[in-house]
Amino acid sequence: MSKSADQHSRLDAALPPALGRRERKKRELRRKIYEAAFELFLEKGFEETTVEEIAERADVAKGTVFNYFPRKTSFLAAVADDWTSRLVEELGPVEGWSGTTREKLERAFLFLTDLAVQNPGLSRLAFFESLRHMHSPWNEGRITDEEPVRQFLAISRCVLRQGQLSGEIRPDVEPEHAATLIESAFYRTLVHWLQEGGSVDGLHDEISGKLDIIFEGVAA
Amino acid sequence: MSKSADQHSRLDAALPPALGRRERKKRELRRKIYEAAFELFLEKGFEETTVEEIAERADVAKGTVFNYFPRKTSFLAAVADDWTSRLVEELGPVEGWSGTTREKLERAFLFLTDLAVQNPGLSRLAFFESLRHMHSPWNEGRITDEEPVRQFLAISRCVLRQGQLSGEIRPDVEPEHAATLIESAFYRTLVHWLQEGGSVDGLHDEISGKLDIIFEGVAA
DNA sequence: GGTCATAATTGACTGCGGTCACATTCCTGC
DNA sequence: GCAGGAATGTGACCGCAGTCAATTATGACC
Repeated sequence: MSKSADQHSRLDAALPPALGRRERKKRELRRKIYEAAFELFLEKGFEETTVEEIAERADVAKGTVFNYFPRKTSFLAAVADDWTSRLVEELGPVEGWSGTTREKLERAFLFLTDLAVQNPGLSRLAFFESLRHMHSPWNEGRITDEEPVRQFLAISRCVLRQGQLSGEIRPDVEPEHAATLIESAFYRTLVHWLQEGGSVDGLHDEISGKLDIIFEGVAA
Repeated sequence: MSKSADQHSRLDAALPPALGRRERKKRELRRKIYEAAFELFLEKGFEETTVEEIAERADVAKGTVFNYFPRKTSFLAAVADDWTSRLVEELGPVEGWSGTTREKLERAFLFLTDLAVQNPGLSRLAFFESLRHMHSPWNEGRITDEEPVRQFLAISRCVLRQGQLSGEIRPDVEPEHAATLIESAFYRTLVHWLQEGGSVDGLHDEISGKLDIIFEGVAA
């Protein structure tokens, strides 16, 4: 998809790619549509918002919306994507994090749950949908820029690998298994909390309890 | 089909409810629609099958289909439900299972993965949908009989409680956390396998590896 | 500046999921 | 066996997600 459009005159070729007008406009428009969509979702709910309305508010035709978000649910997948991106932006690249393995994982979890807690309604939608679409082939479409990647899984994986190198994690543990285990536990807990409600402390406790199990095991 | 005349008089009314003709027909029709639907899903896929076609094959009107399955996706939720029911039917009530906690869990997992392996395409659909609808309020509709319950979660919970009583599981472990942890790990693994494909052995290994982690922990 | 290929936009159109007001069937009590 | 009420069946109808052929903007190249 990314046809690396940095065909600018070779005079300043060495400098940052400095996206051409076309690419820039594409991104701006994408953002405009995205924002229009979520304004509406928050105002009247996801199901109740029609793509027509999104198009109208973003001042484009309906077809254009589908150029950028090939399914209505693509908007929701984009949220989860946003969050994991924000996590990396605000906390920096995982490789640089300090502390024990456990601390690093907890840091990531806390960051994400805070985002969820700040906007439970939207999070519920987004996480529910993302859970469903995550591995599904539905998201391929016309334009779609960067593939929504499961950055959080990547984070767990990376943290665990580091932990294994530093000797905190047993060497015979398959880091991939542990990473997906943690990830699925986190999603499940968060989704359940978003669905059923409950105190924020309860959410933190549950996540913490599950990390305990993953670190220490349940066997007597 | 077999309307064996048991429209008994009220003389033996105290005995088992012995559903009247109406109730019996309701169940028969529900089954007929269900079967028509899955014949079609298997022939041409879920998305490609229209409710109109299901109605046609079951020889009822479209509206009737929606009486029994208020959403098209209700069919899929029904599958997952079937499976957990079959598990209980074929392996008996969990309370009676013998073996270690670990063995019991593995037995349940194997049973379910076998069902999934037998029909990966349908399983993928069904599990995705069940994942989505599980806690959702969408399934209430006109007629809908028994609520789809997360029997598998119930099984994990029960097995773990037993294990705690028998001393196999540490007493300070919150069984609810462990149960949902196991359940989410299982679903995630199965869904991922259904999506990405791979060998059946690989699937078993991954589940087994995750159980190892849950039992023994990852900490050095 | 002009030409041309390609990327992006548009909105009329389609097909299908889901609803609903009405028809039909079944059960109950007399 | 017959009224009448409740449960169930029916299909015309509707709204919306998603498509696509036609149209317009963009930038590469001369």
